[in-house]
Parts: sequence; C-alpha cells; structure tokens
Amino acid sequence: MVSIVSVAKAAGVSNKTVSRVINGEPHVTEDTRERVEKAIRDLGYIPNMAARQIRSSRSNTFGIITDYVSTTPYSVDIVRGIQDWANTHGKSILMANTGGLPEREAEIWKMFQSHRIDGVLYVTMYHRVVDPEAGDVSIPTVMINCRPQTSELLPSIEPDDFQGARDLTRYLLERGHRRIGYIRLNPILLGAELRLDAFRRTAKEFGLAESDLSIRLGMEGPVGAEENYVFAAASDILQQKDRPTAIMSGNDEMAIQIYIAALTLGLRIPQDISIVGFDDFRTVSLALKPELTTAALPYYDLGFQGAEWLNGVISEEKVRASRRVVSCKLVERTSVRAL
Amino acid sequence: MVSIVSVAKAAGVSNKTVSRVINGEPHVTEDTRERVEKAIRDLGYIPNMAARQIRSSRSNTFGIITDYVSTTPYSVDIVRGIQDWANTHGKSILMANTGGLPEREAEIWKMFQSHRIDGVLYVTMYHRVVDPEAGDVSIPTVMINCRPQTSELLPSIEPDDFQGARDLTRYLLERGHRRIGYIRLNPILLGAELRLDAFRRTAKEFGLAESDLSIRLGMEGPVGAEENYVFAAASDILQQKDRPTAIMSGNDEMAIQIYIAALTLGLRIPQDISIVGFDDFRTVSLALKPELTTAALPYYDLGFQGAEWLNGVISEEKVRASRRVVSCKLVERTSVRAL
DNA sequence: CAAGGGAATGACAACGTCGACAATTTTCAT
DNA sequence: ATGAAAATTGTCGACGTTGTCATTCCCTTG
Repeated sequence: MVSIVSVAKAAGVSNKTVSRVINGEPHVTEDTRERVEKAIRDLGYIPNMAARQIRSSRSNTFGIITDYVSTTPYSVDIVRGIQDWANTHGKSILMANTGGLPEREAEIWKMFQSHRIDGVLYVTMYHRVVDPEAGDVSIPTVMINCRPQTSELLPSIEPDDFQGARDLTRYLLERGHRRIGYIRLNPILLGAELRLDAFRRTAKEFGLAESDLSIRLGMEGPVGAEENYVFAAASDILQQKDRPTAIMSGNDEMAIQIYIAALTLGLRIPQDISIVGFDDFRTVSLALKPELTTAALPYYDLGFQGAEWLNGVISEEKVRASRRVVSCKLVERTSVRAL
Repeated sequence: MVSIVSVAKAAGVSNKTVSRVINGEPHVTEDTRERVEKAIRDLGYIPNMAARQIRSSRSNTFGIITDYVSTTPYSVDIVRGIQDWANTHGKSILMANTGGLPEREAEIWKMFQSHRIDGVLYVTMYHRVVDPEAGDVSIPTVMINCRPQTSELLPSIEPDDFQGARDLTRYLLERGHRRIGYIRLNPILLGAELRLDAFRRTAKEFGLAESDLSIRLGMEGPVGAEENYVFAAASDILQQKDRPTAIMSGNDEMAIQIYIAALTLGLRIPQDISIVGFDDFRTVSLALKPELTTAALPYYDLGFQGAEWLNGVISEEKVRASRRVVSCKLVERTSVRAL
C-alpha cells in the first residue's frame, strides 16, 4: 500500500512536509504543495485512518447500536439522518445490531471500544425506555428514539408523541368531529400512552365527554409477535349505534385495517368516516386511498440532530445529560372530512 | 488508554507474551496465561484494532454501500443478514449511503479505502442494474440485490424474481383461476420485467390466451417520486364485464390499493376476487385482512450469503465474477380462494 | 553427568502518521 | 550590506501491535 513515505520520496520532500500538505497546515510553498499534490494523485495515495488514530487516539468514527434494524422498517430514516450528518462532517459510521439480545449488546460495546469509537448513538426502532448494557463503559453516548430507564444518565432525543397526537386531535375537533374513535397502539411502546393521553386531554379541553370517545386496544404482546385486534376493534367501533364520525389510529400501519373494516361495512372514506394515522410511514400513508392525514415522526431529524449532539458531547467532554424532544409535523392529506 | 504494555507490566511478563495469550498462540504456560488473563480483566484491556491493522494490513472490517437506506424500508433485512454474518465471524461493518449521488459514492469509496476495508458489499434497495463508481478501485466487492451494467465484472447475488412470480402464477392456476389481472411494477425496477415475464409465460404454459390476462401499469417514473396508477388500474380491471377471478400485484404495497379498490366496489376478498402480492413486506402483507398470499423476497439470505461470499472472495484472492440467485419462497395466507 | 532438543519467554523492529523541535532558507528593516 | 525575525523544511520518536529471531530454562537420552 502506498504510504506517506512513498509520496515523500516521489515528491522529493520529507514525509512531514507531505503530512503538512495533507492536513492543510500552513508553512508550505505553493510550489512544493503542488508537487506533493501531484505525487499524491499519481500514486493514488489515501491516508491511513488506523495510523492516524494510533497517533491521535481519535478515530473520527461513531458507532450506531440498534435493537432491531429488521422487523421494523419504520425508523430507517434515523440512520439516514445520522449518515448524512456524518458524511458532511467527515465521520465514519460503524454499525451493529443487537437483535434484542443483551449478550450481543455487550459484545458490541467491546467491539466499539476495540475500534476506539469516539461516541455511540444508541438507537431503538420503537420509541421506548431502555437501559443500555454499557455498564462500566464510558464512551460518550446519545440515545435516539428512546430514553434511559434509570433517571437521566444519558442525553436522549425523542419524538414529541404528545404534541403530535394533540395536533391531530385538534385537527379533527376543529373540523367539527364530536364523536371520535381511537385504536390504541401496543402498550409496550412509549408512544402508546403519550398519544392516548394527548388524545384524551385534548378532547376533554374541547368539552367532549369520555362517552364521546370509543377507545379500543389495537395490539398487544411482544414486539414482532403481537396479537392483532385492529380489524375487530375498528369493525366494532363502526357498528355502534352512534357511530363516531372519525377514527384516530395509533399508527399508519393499523390504519390499513381500519380502512378495510370501514370499506367492508360499505362506508366511504372520508364521506362517512374520517381517519387519521400517526407516523407518516409513507409506504402506507401514500398507498392508502384517499391518502392518509397523519403526524410525521421526525426520524430523519432525530438522527441528524442526535449525531450533531453527540459530536458536541464528545468535544465538550461534559456529558450534559438531558432530554430533547422533536416535534411531529401534521401532514394534511385527504382522509378527513370537515363536518 | 490501557494497552498491551500496561497489561504486560501488571502481569510481570513481556508484551509479546501478552500478545500470545490474546491471540491464543501456543507456548505459554497455563500459569502465565492465567496471570495475564487476570491482568487483562483487572485493567479492562481491549485490543486496539487500529494498531493491529497497521501491523497486519487487514482491518477485519467490511463496508456496506447502499443507495437509499431511506425512502424504501423494504430491504433493511439485507443489512440485518450482513450484520448477523459479520457478528458471528468477528467482522465489523462500516456503513455509508450514497443517496443516489455519484459524487458522494466516490467519496465513500475513498473513505472505505482510508479505513483499509477488507471488502465492500454494494447493496441496492431495489433489484436493479447499476455500475459502481468504483472505477479505479480494486477492493473485493460483492453486489447484493443488483448486478453490474458492464458485463460480469463483479460477483452479484440477487433474488429470483422469475421463479417467485412463476410459483405465484402456478399457485393461482392450480386453484382454477383462468382470468387473471396483473398490475405491473415500475418498469425501472429489474423485478418488473422478470415478474411480468414469468406471469405471462406460466399462464401461456397452462393454456391461457393473452386475452385472459388483464395487464396494467401500476407505477412509473423516478423512484421515490413515481406516478401512481394502481387504484385506477385495479378499479378498471375489476369493472370489466368478464372480471378476472384473481389479481396479481407487482408487489405488496400496491396490493393495498387493489384491496381498497375491490372493497370500494363492494367485492369481497377472497370470495369475489383473489389477490396475491410479491415481496412479503410484512408491515403490509400481515396488516391486510385477509392476510396476503405472497412470494417472500429472500432479503436476509441475500445479505447473509453475500457477506459469506465476500469473505471467500477476500481470502481466495481470485475474483470469480459470477451471478448467484436466491429463490423466493411462496407464503400462503388467506387472500386466495380455490375455485 | 554431558549433550541435545524442545518449550517458554523476551528484545527489537516495523507498520503509517504526526507532534515537538531543530535546521535551513528567505525576507526585511536598518 | 547585515543581522534578526519569519517562513520553510527536515529529523526523530512515539502511538499499540505482532513477526522474527534470540535467549533462557527444563527435560530426556545415552
């Protein structure tokens, strides 16, 4: 492999001078700079990060730990956000996946340490509470889409499920809906309670009674193998004597079944029943016809801002453990009718 | 940071001996081995990959280049497959995303080289034909879910779209369907032609005439911003006088709209119309009711086998450029009725 | 008990890079 | 022209690891 030494030889200068050129340091004549750059181009020299890292004990690499990359295609945008930040700031990304196994997680932390990672982004694919198996390890870490169990040990950045659900509920209420159905997310997910709570409170603020709300559980059980009641729950809600004029779905995916239930009963969307989702999982929200009005989870921003924050934590050295929240933007499409 | 030297000092041996213990080399007394291992544990020593790499010029790291991690949540399982293989074989994964920009791709290849990556997995999120911007670079590479434009320059591993579509078509034919609709994928995708071709041929083999097939284009245009005709196309097919008894969808996502079109017309699934998808994109295929019969893209295996193959290529040094194909398994659920 | 052989251990250099410092050349005011 | 400051370039060592080769020690065999 071509190293700084071969370049130096080719350019007829010392290797230190080559180093200076590479790192854009001052005190190099324009003439020598050009000669060195030519040699670099001719030889196809590319700096060796490993060697740099040994010298500087900085790897310029971030690690990403995810729980399940698979099973859930939702939050890939988090990773994209991280990558975009990393790319524009000359950082590399080392990536690993626990598959939900704690022993694997421990291995991954070791692997990260052996690469002398500068920092870790701990990403979960569902908004939830977790405890990184970091334990003894003290690498700067930012949690994305989740927050630590044990108090505020680590900085975390999360979507504002409450605000998103509040905005959606208001959106329905402002359009005159006064009887509203709600299909709940799997209670395991942190978003489940936040969204339901926002729905309930906002409805109450607008003067609706609990009896105006038809709330049903849509799913429960371990993630990836949950019991699914959505279709039955939606059918049930829609066959009530005083049928709601709108249904709010715990997320977009469940909205598929609500659509099917409504159509099966001969109801038209949105003429007979309005529906809103949550997440803006576009594979679904755009495939549904009419297209689904929903609140977009800010996954990309979570990733991008998370990476930026981690970078700050690394350079500042002071781990200001705190919690940030990114808002969910309401995406208006055509699944809701104004009464 | 604690290094091999500190361990040696703590254990009262030379650093070479520590190295021997770490790498499981022979010629170490059980006694000293234990002493060294104790020191390692006490000090929390973790080998420095960068230093190893400098000595050995092997990084034990694979790079993954993807085009769009985002926009398409489909093929994340490829990444999971790769990670699982890597994890069980002590390799690390450096990951980057081109976002479809050639200039970014060039940067990424440089970044990979600067980390002295052992090999690259070039992954596309859609099954398609591409040309890696590797150009001058000569890192061992395996292409996953795509194949090279210019002849057989690189090894590639792809799903067998043809076989999957053939099996699905047979499945319908064997259940007595003789008039079948087909909604075509975006022609940009490699799978589009393969699947349609398999459908046509298999139908012909079973004696169906071209007039028994209602083939419509479902989508076209650039990926991520395509025109979507699926709902209209499905409605059209379903309103023909001699309505097909089954519709085959280019993929699962488009099947959502076919369901909605059918239900909107008051047709029951599968009693009045049978539907099959393709991909087994479970967020959709399991959310649809009745659940969707489909052919599963072998994404996980593509990733796992691709990583394994790359490892072979790296150690053998001979780049046997060839093309491998992994079959798509038919997943029978309840969206098809036997006539 | 001497000689030979193998096992256990260590000393040292080198991988590629860059910081500290030294040496050399250029520039500029006097 | 002269000395001093500034700019340019170079030398050397260290980062953590392991391959090569040398050294020490113990055991076997005649």
